[in-house]
Parts: sequence; C-alpha cells; structure tokens
Amino acid sequence: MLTASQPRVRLQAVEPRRLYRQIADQIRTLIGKGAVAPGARLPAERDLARQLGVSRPSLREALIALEVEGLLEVRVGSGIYVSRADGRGRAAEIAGASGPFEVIRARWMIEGECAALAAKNGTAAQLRAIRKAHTDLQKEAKRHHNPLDADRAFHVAIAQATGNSALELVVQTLWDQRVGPLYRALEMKLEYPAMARETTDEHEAVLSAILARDPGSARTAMRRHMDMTKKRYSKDWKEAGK
Amino acid sequence: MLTASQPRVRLQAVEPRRLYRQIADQIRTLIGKGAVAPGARLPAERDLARQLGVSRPSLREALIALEVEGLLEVRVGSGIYVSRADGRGRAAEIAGASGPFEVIRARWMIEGECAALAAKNGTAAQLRAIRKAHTDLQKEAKRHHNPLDADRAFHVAIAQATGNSALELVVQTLWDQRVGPLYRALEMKLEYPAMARETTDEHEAVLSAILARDPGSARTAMRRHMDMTKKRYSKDWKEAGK
DNA sequence: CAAAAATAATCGGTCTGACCACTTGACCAA
DNA sequence: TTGGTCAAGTGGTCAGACCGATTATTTTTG
Repeated sequence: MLTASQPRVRLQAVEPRRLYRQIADQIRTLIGKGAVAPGARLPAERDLARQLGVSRPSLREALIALEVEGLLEVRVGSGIYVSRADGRGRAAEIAGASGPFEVIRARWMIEGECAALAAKNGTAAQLRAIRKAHTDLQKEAKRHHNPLDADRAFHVAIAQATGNSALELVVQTLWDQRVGPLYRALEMKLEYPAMARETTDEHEAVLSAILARDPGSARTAMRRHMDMTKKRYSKDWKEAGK
Repeated sequence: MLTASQPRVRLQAVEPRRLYRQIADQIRTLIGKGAVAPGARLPAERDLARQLGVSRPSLREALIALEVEGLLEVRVGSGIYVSRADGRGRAAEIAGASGPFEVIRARWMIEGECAALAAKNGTAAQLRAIRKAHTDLQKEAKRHHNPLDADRAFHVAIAQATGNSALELVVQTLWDQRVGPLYRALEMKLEYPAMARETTDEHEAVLSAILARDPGSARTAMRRHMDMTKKRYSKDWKEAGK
C-alpha cells in the first residue's frame, strides 16, 4: 500500500465504467433532454443494441437499471416505454394555486384528526415537545417577534405526535403553502401582535386536550382554531378588497 | 414439452413475474435476514446461478437491480459484496421518507374524506372525470399494462372533485411518496395484473357511491379500498425490511 | 358486412456456451 | 525485501438460439 508517503500528484483513479452504466447514462440523458417523450416507445431491444453497438445482454442490463430507477417500463411482448410520470415536481405545479381558504379548510380536516391521534397515541416525549413549542410561541409573541415559525413548530409537533411521518409531511406541506403569492398578499395585511393573544389561547385549548388524552376535545379545539384562523383571514380579505 | 394440449384452467398462480425480480427478492431477503453480513462476499456468479437454478445472465440482471438499489457492490475481478453503508444510508433515507404503511394510513384518513366531499360537492364535469379515470384504469388493466399512472389519476380526480386544490395537492404529495426506496423495494415484489381486478372492483364501489351522491358510502368505500391496499402490501411484507 | 377466430409478425424473456479483462495471491528471482 | 511472472478465479461481454406473450392482420363465421 502507499499509505506511507503521499504521492505528489493527485491522479484520478481510472474508472473503467461498466458498459451497462454507460448505456444507461446515454438513455437517461436522452429521456432527460426530452428527446423521447414520456409514454413513448423505445426501439426494440435488438435494434437499440445494434444502434448503440452493444450486445443485447448488455443493453438489457442497462434497461433493467433504468427500470429499477423508475424511468422505464418494460411490457413483455410489447416494448419498452418511458415512464409517464417519474413523479418529480408535479406537486409543485399546483403549489401556487392553493388559496389560503382552501388550505385552511384542508387543515381543518387533517389537523383536527392529527390532534385527536396525538391525544390518543402521542408518547410522553412527543407531548412534551408540543408543550415546549407552545411556550416558545408564547415567548416569541411577548417579544413581538414574528411568531410564524413558532406557530409552525407547534402544529408540526402535533403531527409528529401522531407517530405517522406521512401526516407530518402533509401538515408541513400545507403549512408551507403560504409561500404562495395569494398568501403573501394577505399576510401583508395581518397584524400579528394583535392576533397573537387569540392564537395562543386557541393553542392552549388544543394543548390541554391533548395533554388530557382527550381525542374528541383535541379535535374540536383544533377545528375551532382553524375556524378562528379563517375568520381572522376573512376580515382582512374583505378589507383588502379582493 | 407440454405445448400439445393446454388445460382449460387459467392458472395465474405460477409467477409470471420476471425472473430477475424473483432472484433479486430472494437475495434481498437473505441480506435483510442477515444471512450474509454487510461487507461479506457472495458466491461467484456462476456458483450463485447454479445454486438458484437460473442462468448467469438472469442472475446478473438481478445483481444489477440490487446494485442500483445500493444493496450490493460489484468489484470487477474480485467478487460481489454486500454494501457496508447499507445500514446507515438506508436508515437515513427512510428517516426522510414516509413508509408505505404510514402513507396508506394517512390516505385512509384523508382520501376517505375526499371521497365524501366529492360526493357532496363535485360538479357534474368533475364526476365525469372520475368516471373516465376509472374506465381508463380498467382499460389499462385489461391490457396488462402497469396501472399505476391510471390509478393515480383516479385518486387525484376524486381529490379534484372536492373543489379544494389544497386537498388535491395533499393527495398528490402522498401518492408521490412511493418514489422512496422502501416503496420501490416493496413494489418490486408486487404483481400488478393479479391485483388489478381487486383494485378496479374497489374503485368501482367508490365511484358508484360518489355518482350516487352518497358521501357516507363514498367514505366507507374509499376506506375499505385503503384497508385492502394495506392488506395487499402486508402480504409481501414478510421480509426483514427493517 | 361485421364480429369472431385463426394466423403471422414482433417483441421481450431466458438460456447456453464461449472468450476477454481484471484481480488476487502464490511463487520465483534479483 | 523488492519486483516480476504466472495461473486461477471472477466479473464483463458477446453471439446466437428458442420460448412465450403481445399485437396487428387475415381469414372465417354469423
């Protein structure tokens, strides 16, 4: 080994990339460039192999690699097709389209259940985390800071307490919808310090119900919080004119 | 050969799954069970192929699939080794992504409500869109195509019929969670054509309830669909996946 | 004439067997 | 010790063949 004295030159290890990877890269690039449309059929294996100047087994290895990656779909007896939706960034398309009231309505539904689940299944540590998020929010509000981050943390903590990371993902996704232009315009008009009191009160109710392990009350409290939030937004919605 | 007279029975039971997937499953299971330690070397390709009773090209296809998944590492001229980073890397990935069963549970909750809302509020055009998505799925299934895209379209169409784009976003987000590594490994074991019948039947129930404007039945039918989906996944969840 | 059944052309799935290039370690020589 | 040689083992790649599934076409049938 050459661990004793370092070589002066940092020469890159020769990388004889295996054939199937080279082929896969080439096809992947073609798909990425849009040279072959999603859903389109590729040439038959035999033709592809001939065009690429490789044997069919090697081409097949590349195809299987791309299939595992989810880029291709092989239909026996029919052909090889580019996957229609490799799932990337489609959600982002309508991300900007969700209006504040739609989001609140969805949260009413989802976070209400989250609160109930948290009350039912949350571990002691998770409940502690919720309480901590709540006191953090109170502190932030007292200091007249922007309480948005702390508010988010409270709701996410409840979602975490459900023990279901998919629900946590959903709550985060919905919360982060307020990056949208509509939301922004609306929040510009909101007076946070003024509503901080109400918000913390409503949170308080949710927190108590969860700590009391009362799923029904937790759900009700969370829904009420959402109703009030909607009302607060509505007020400024009308004032804004549109 | 037995090409002479075929039995009338339509025996779907005998694994029509492609060979490389069966082999990959077997090896993945071995690794998951810890039968081969991380860093350990597997038998030579020729030996493995003989032991498994398959040809070397087929075995190689399976090895490449597992290599793309990151479970194996192939060193030219040396041998095939179980990835060491498997534990860490996989745990990290899993931490970020939501597991299949968490997603199904979340969908049970959310899409159930979506179905109810769609039955209550969906416009005629939106309901038509749902029905079209359903027939599309039926057609795809009949052609033994991979019905995933059409399946997704059905569920998204229902979410759209709620008239709440935030809910649509949520449904899409959850659906697209299956790009995760855990999901992928699981789906490699699934056989879509076999379950297409059940899926379309369950969808049928959901569709009927929505078209009948019956929110309660729609919710129940959708929840039942999710329960069944979970059951289908569970069947293949006997691995040491975690 | 239209629907259904048989047919033929494609296409992917798999196998056999072979040869090549690389890695490894044992052995030998300077 | 150092360096080289060599052989065995291993993965990489290939060519050709046959099978079964799919699909479009043609033929048959009502």
